[in-house]
Amino acid sequence: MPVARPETSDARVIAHVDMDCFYVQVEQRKQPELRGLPTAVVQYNEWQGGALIAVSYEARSCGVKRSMRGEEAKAACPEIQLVQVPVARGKADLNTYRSAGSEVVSILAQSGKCERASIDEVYLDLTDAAESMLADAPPESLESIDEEALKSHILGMSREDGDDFKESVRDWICRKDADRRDKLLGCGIIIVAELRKQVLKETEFSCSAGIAHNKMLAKLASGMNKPAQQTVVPYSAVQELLSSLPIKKMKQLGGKLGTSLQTDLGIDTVGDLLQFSETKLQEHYGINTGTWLWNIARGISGEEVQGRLLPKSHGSGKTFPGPRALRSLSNVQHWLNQLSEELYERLSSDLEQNKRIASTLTLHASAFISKDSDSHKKFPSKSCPLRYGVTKIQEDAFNLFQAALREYMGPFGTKPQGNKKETWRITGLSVSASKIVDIPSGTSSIMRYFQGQSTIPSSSTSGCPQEHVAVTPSVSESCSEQKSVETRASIPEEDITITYTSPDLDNSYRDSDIVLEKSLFMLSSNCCTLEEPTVQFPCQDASCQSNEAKEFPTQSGTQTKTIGRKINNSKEKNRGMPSIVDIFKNYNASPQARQETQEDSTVSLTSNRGNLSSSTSHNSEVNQEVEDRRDTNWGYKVGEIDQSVFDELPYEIQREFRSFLRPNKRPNAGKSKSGDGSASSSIAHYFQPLKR
DNA sequence: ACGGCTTATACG
DNA sequence: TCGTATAAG
Repeated sequence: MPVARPETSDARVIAHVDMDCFYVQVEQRKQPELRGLPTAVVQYNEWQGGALIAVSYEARSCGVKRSMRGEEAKAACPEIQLVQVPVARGKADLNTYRSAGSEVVSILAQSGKCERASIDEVYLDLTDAAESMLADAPPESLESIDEEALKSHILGMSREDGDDFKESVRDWICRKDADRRDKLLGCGIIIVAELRKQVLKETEFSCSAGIAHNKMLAKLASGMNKPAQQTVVPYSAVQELLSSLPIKKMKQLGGKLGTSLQTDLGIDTVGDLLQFSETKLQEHYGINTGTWLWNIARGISGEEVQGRLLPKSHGSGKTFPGPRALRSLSNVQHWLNQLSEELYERLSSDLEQNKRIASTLTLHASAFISKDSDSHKKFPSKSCPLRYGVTKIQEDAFNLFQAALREYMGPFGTKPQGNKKETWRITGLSVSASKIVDIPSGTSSIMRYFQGQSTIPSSSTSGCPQEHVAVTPSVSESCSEQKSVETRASIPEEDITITYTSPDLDNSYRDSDIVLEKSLFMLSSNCCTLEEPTVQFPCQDASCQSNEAKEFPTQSGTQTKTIGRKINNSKEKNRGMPSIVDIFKNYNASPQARQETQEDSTVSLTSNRGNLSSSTSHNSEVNQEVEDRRDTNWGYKVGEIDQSVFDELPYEIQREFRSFLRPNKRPNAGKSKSGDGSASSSIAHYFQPLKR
């Protein structure tokens, strides 16, 4: 549900940039002969020509619509060119579009705070840039105004044809006696026109944009004149724009809330909404949504541009409609393996390119129960700490699935071939990774090394992180994981790992030291083909132990131990052991927050990872001789940390941590700013608060 | 039984 | 915190 935010500054300059039929443009850039032709991007060509997910404007004028099937599109527009979405691992692969989107973001991020709103949309806060421009080189001082800027649509301005309107636009932009807000928007027009030209030049993609005083209005405007045009909403035009606007056109009101407004309150346009008092709206929709509604009716929206260039989560999913629904555990496992592979590949790139690690793995599925009964019950989602490594993710995802399945089935058994006719069917699966945190900059030597050669020029004024674009390829050193005793035989032993070798800091243009070792990438696909499930996988979740102990015997020796005081518990589900990423987060937090956390939850880090994942518990003897400084800075007692928490980290990071915890093998601790090639030399940087 | 597939956000 | 619901493109 939407929520109201106080308006921070009434004269912000906000732009929303929206790529025109983006996937089509990506394909047309790849195949220039398609340019100018009616084109659509389609996925899964087998059933009725596949479903359209992007349609060029030429095709739209033939009456082709998104949400047509390929065959309908052919009927409507016989000469339409249908391009298929790439497929990998048996599912649609959107990576080419994602990286094309990143190209755009890295250009748009140069002029101000930038928020990646989706794969093909960004918001920009251009307030600072516009203010500087107004101070240093206001439009009226310019000898000529950009042609692209002159093509802008300015709401509220009459737009007679001819070249007259460009004169009107020029006058509007340069008007000396204009409101300050209008002047700022005038600067915004010029800046955005420039940015759009730059995007076109550097990526060959066209886009449209809206320029206004807040995100809501900018978004509204960007869609008003497409493709390849920009639209401005001066303050004075807001009321007229909104008064007749159908309520469902507003962002957030396209769904049930909008419908409720219409049917329950008789509101059809944003103008109608003005009649309702704030308290009235709050009575119907709650305090937050009520206030939000009251505000947007007046064009007020304080939502800030987030300054985030990268996604906050990664997911990989697939649906199995109707007859294709999955009906065996082994088939589910097969698909989870495919999805997990893709997810891991993307996590690896994220680590390489952006130095981020994800800490939570979540499984979603949708299901029904054959032969009716409760057919439409929701399949529960489950999550667990994310451990890096393909097979780890595959294994954890499958365990999560089984735990969820047991919960879903409840009274029915989970046995697919029980006597009952009531058995499950899986119609959708997805795995996702979230809670992604930056590895603090300047921490590990390897990261520092990369920063030396791959950061992009930063012209950013605000504290918004820049995206690291390209990273050089690398030298390999293979590494196979030591598997836990409990690991089942049917799981391949090898993982894709990121391996580490000592970087040579002197040669900044040398090949780097990280490589994705895809040694037995393919192996995992035949590990679980169409066969019967040979083994019922054990599950370590507490909840498993209740019902199906026979079918899913509990692992022995993996009981949860928590010896710390004050765990915020109630549930014996146990969170005794903080994830290693919690420790990162602690260091990303303010010193104060860190302090509190420390007091609140001093816990012992014992073996066992908590929930569903399977890992060995090695109660290694830990080093008690660590320096005070490390103890106090960390917020956790170093001596009590079980080494197995590091299992969830990428290997090169584990290695740094381990050497940090073994001072004897750390000849040159701490201060050595210039890398000496030793992995441990820079680990102390982990423990310095992140500067904003 | 579906348009697929992703991502984000708010709520309890 | 986790899991669910809603929304968007």
